[in-house]
Amino acid sequence: MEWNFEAGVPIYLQLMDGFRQAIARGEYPPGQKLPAVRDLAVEAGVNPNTMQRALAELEREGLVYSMRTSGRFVTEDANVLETLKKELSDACFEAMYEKLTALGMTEIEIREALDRWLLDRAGI
Amino acid sequence: MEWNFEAGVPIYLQLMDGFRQAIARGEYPPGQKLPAVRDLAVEAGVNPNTMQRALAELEREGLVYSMRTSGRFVTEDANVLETLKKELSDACFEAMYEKLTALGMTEIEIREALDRWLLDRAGI
Amino acid sequence: MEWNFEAGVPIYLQLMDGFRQAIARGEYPPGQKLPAVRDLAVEAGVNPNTMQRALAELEREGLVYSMRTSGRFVTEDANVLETLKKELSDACFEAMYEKLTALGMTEIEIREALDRWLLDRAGI
Amino acid sequence: MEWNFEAGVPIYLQLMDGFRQAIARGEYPPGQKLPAVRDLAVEAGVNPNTMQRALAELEREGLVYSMRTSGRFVTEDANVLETLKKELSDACFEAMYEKLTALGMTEIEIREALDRWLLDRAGI
DNA sequence: GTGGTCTAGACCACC
DNA sequence: GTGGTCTAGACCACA
Repeated sequence: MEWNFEAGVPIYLQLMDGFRQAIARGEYPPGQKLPAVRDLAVEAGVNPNTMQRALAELEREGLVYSMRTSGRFVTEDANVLETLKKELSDACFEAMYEKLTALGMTEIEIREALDRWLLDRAGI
Repeated sequence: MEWNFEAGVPIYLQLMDGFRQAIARGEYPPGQKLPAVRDLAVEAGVNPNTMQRALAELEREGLVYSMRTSGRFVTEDANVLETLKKELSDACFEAMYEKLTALGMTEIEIREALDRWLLDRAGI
Repeated sequence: MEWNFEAGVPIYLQLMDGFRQAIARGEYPPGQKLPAVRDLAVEAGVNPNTMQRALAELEREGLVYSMRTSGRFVTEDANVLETLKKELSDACFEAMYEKLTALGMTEIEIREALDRWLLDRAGI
Repeated sequence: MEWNFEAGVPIYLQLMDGFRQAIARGEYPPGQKLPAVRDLAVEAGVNPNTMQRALAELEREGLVYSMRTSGRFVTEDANVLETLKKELSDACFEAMYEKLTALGMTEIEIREALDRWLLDRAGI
């Protein structure tokens, strides 16, 4: 993973986002042990506290769990992972939708354009 | 229009993009006279030459045309405007698609998720 | 006729050229009486002497003739007029030919391109 | 190449024309590296920006391409070069044709005169 | 050293 | 006043 933070949004949120995508992508498979917080922190070039916070929040979300002495692991709960994927893709769709409405397109126009685009894509 | 440029990408390109969206959005309706280059430049906080370049390139694309002494106008060619909208929305779709594939989703999964999301949205 | 002299080449030559073309074009038909030298001079914005010289040279070429008391006339000699046309068109051809050879085309290439162009033109 | 610009027509256009002819003439063979923009600019006695613009527009036309750090090169696309030659010669023919029609010659007369001239030339 | 971009300020033609 | 062009000089990214 390569980190590349943008200004204006809290780093721990960006870290969480990165992990969410890595997990959804399967880069960190279910049950996989994560590196130590300190290692992750130096790799990302952030303060260990910041990394700790990101992971703690992810734990709150149920995406990772920690076994007191042996480290942190990606959840094996298929349900949670499914939900994660859904949330990420939905966010993507929302972003697209918002952009297009900001562009002046109505809902109907968007659906038509989307259908057209999917057909074109299938045609390619 | 409010301008705030991001570093790393040429300003004149960002200007062009802004105008493309404004025109697609209908903020500048077909046939509408644009403010003078110099005025647009001060409004955007850029050098008149930079604004001039952006508008000249938009003219090459057929989105605007200029009459030497009376100003610059948005094209009235419905065809061009239609193409513009299509290109902008397609770019949006492409971006979404790329993001989701980068997230590890296959084409089929994307379509399913998209259908689901559209249904949910209709349900709301 | 409108005069528009370019620097570097004697004005009386430019005047002669203008008359040659006007006569070839039929703007001054055969036998037509020309305006008085003085009038022509003021119209062209040149010194009467310069205009006089141009006309005298044209007379030497046989393109115009003067009847002592009644003025100057365009020749009625069909032969001379024919030659004039030929000379003008030939000059045009030479100019074209020279330009194209300067562009690196061989005689054969020029002929081929010319044939192609004539065909295209006929096709239009 | 020697530059001497005529007033009234934008320098960058004249520069473009010069390069077009030089390339068509083979003075800059396909794949040839062009001198640096700044060098070309001083050689032509124009501002680097003006030269840059000329070359950028030629790049848009596909006649040259630039590799960010290593320089600018003449295209190696034989098709483009062929088209260039055709366009230049056609422009030449058009100019000739227009001149002769302005001289009062009909299309048929022009063709006859042209044939005659070509025969004469072959006879020489 | 390369191409590319940007700014600042000037001039021109047109009406 | 409009768009368009040109100059002068600067900075950047890249390798």
